[in-house]
Amino acid sequence: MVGPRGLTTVGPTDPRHCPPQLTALNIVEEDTLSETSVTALDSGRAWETVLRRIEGYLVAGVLGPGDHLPSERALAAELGVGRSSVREALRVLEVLGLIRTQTGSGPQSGAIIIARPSGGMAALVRLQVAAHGFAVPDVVATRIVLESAVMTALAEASAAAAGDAGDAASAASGPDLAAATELLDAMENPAGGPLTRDEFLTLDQAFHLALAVASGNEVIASMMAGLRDSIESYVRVGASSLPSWNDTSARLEREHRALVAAIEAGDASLARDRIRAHIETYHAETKVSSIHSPSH
Amino acid sequence: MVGPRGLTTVGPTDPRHCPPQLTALNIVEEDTLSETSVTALDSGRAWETVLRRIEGYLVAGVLGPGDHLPSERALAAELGVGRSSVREALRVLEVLGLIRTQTGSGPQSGAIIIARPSGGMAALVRLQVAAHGFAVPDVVATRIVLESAVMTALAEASAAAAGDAGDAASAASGPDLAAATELLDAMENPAGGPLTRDEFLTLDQAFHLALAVASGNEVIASMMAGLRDSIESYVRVGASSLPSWNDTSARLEREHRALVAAIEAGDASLARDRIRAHIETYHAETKVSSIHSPSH
DNA sequence: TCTGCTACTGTGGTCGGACCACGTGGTCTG
DNA sequence: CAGACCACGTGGTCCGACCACAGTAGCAGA
Repeated sequence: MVGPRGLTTVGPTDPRHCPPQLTALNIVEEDTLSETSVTALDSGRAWETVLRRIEGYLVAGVLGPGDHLPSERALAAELGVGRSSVREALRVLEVLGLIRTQTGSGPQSGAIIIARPSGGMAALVRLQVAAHGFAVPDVVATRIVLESAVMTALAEASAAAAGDAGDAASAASGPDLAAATELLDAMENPAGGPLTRDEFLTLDQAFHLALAVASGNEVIASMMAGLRDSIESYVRVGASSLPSWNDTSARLEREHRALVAAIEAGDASLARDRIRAHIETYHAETKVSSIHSPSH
Repeated sequence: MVGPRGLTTVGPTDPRHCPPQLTALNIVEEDTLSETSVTALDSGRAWETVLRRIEGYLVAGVLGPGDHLPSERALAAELGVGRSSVREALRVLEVLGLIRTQTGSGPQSGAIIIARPSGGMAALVRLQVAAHGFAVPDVVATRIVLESAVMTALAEASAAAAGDAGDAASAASGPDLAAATELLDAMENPAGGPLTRDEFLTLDQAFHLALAVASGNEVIASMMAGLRDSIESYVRVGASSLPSWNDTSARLEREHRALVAAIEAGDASLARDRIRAHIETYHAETKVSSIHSPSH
């Protein structure tokens, strides 16, 4: 019932055992592994060992965003596993959006830790949709739930700021919607002529993401982005489906302005209704649900 | 950026090179698959090619839950890449919860597609938390958002069913809370003596998951489970922190019953308030936020 | 004939080596 | 001193080999 077999069942094992340093750990592998308090947990596959070790480094604070991971060869030697196993673990971390790899030498080369959740989230949701693990309507519904929460948070923050108007003029200006409104301006008055459909969708995505970021919850923001991207990747292949893209984009712009207005007015309920209608009509138009129609 | 391997022919993506093995899978042609992905078809990395191919199979319906993937060696030969690259792609799919691998031979061996999102979600969130990409309070807040949505859906469904009482007695019984209540019974009257802390937490997790599943949204359910598991894995290592686990578990049981009562009463607002309090107090007690205190 | 054991086959898991393309940085040459 | 140059280390990839495992076919014995 729980999980297949992966690292889902158990957690990060024990983070407190983490070694003091990355280097100088060239001891024999057996020693390090068997001495860790958790013995019952069969380390099983070698790549899981690598994954746990790196997670241990992260939890212990030995590694953080911006830091370089040890080289694949060094990691392999340190853990007593083959480079292939190390690479499998790094591949996972890369897809999950934790690291970025680059060839060559110098400060930008190697595997660098970059906590960037949105990419991994999008990949996860997209593949789950492809494998029929997620139904598209459920994905859309979840996106509505999350964006509604964002709207609520923003509108309430705005209302609270308006209420405290006479209090402190410093941080009482409500949520920071500057980034979002700038994107709106860019959508309405594009610098380089009329926007293509893809360009518009990119800005649209950025707008929604900006609102989520403004609400202050990174988790919701990246989940939102992941949900949207996963669907979007299927929408865009169906490309020229809409009869009149100009009309649609104009309507979307109008709805975006209305969203911001509802937020600034501090009307959480209105903002929720508008974001729900915004998302629902969009997905109704592009009717993505026809993805899995053939042969299944 | 072009050839990962200089010597071998023109490239791995040469359509002509695909040997006619994998009978059922050759239905999908090259062009059909390569166009489906979001990124450019080239993409350089061999393992991405494998990933896209498998995703193409999934989207096209050639592969579905329960099906076997081609063997690693066959996949490598089909795509003209090395087995290492295939393995990296499969590793990603495994962590993302799309496939389950097993050694040996027979119907259960090999890589089998199982769309089980919760595992991948948990791994993603957990690692992002470890890498400081996610803040624990945000994770908790997001969980509250999602579970609140579940409560709302369940309560409203229950209320609607009560309203239609005189109508059809067949499916008008509201959401199916049988699984959830059974878990509650198991928690209060454990078969094998008093529950350990881990056993209780497992049942608790299953209860919350059962509610989410009952609400009918798999996406929310797996995200919820992932968020909870990711935090839980850190909570459990801090193990014996609570002064009186008996009191806590008794309180949690009471709150669980109250949740179900609110749902069955059709009181969405009350259910939301209760789930929020339930989650907040739990996390306040276990104070997981002390994870990243040292050395950062 | 039926039963039980034993090889065989194919799977994923892992390892080590080899090579490539790429950049950096120190070194050699003009 | 300046510019070209090459060694070095990185990730990316492929290959061949071996292992453990689990079915299965086939053989040997009762």
